[in-house]
Amino acid sequence: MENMTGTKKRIFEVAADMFAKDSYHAVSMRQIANAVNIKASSIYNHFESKEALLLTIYEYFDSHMRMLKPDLSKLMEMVETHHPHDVLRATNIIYPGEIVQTMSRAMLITASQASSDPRAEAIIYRNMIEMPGTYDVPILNKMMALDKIEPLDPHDFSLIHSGYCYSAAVRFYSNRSIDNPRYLAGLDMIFTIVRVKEGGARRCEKVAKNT
Amino acid sequence: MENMTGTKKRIFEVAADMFAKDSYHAVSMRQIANAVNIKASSIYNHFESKEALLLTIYEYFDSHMRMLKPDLSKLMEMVETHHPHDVLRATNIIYPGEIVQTMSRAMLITASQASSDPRAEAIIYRNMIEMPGTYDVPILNKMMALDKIEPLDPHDFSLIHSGYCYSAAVRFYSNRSIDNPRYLAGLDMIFTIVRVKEGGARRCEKVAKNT
DNA sequence: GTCTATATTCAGATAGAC
DNA sequence: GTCTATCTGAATATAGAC
Repeated sequence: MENMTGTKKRIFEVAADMFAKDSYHAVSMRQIANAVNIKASSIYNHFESKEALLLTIYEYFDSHMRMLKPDLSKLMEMVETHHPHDVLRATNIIYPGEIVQTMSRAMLITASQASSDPRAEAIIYRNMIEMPGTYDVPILNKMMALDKIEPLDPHDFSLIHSGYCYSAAVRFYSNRSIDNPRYLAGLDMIFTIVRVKEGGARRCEKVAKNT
Repeated sequence: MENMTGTKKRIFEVAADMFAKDSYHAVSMRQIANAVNIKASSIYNHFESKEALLLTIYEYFDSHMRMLKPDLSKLMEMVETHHPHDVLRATNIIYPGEIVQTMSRAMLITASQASSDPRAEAIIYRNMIEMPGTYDVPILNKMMALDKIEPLDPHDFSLIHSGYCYSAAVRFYSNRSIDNPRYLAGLDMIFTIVRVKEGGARRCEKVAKNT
């Protein structure tokens, strides 16, 4: 993904902001241009079309998700040495501060296009539904194989886990958003579905606290 | 809510279908009219404006949610006599077969307008976030007071519960939707967060299975 | 790279015949 | 209650001066 600068970047950021607040179709090139303090026709020096702008936003979200996703092999190693709930916590993707706002907007825009645009649908499915499963399922399976946790259906768990993250990301982007401590508390409560066996020297119910 | 019939109902149903597949702004009155096999100007005999059509869809979702929501006082009584997980299951709102499609569409349309239209935002907040809490919180508090379950934060639980229902409703309305058995299995897995104490004496770990 | 001017298309909506 | 015809404004996008 190219690194944008100057006017092009400003157009991109403003468009992402406005598309997230309204919808893609509700925001015109003129409105974007006004917010950037240029004329609408000048946008076409930076983006071929309105749709090209939208695709750039999809791509921004998708490429950053690829970069930020954790290393599965490391998580699989963690299963052997760390507390099960800590391994699950480590699957959480955290957006760096500089990009957290733009990423949230790009995610919301892509999600809101998912029902009408197959390209957006594919990106949302891959990053928000399929990807959590590619971590939760093998990790939980390994934990069960090592007899570290009580048996459970890893796919059902992944559905809950991804649904929680998805809804937290989507709902109330602008108003009444869930604050981070509460979000993390909810995640931890979800992890209590995974019941840790008191194997070897372990004691159940005593979960390391690092909130 | 008035009962629509004839052409008005057909316009309403077609518009809900098209607004759900694309977005409100992406669908024109002409496109709706074509699908109904009338001319665009004829729609205005039934709905004052495009926005009036949208508001009717909001109202459809909101009014049916009011009608379908369970009776809290009965659920509170159930707490004394029924298994805690069964009480939680009874908070689930089920759309009757005749309206399930239109309700899903109306919910999705309202949700997708929530970030740009305060009227939609209020309806989504009330029905999808606040309402689950108005059941989960007092029910769980009463269960704890009666020493039926292990202590937990009812607000965090409600956040997980509502987030799961919300994401299941919103994501993949058209493609790759979650099938009902899997949805219910996920709900039951969420309820395992609520740890049931056994009778007067207590044994942790043994939860009644009635799936 | 930004501007003015403009082409083209299509949106929501209305008037009035039937 | 549906139609034809039309209004008005706004959308995306392009051409060409500077």
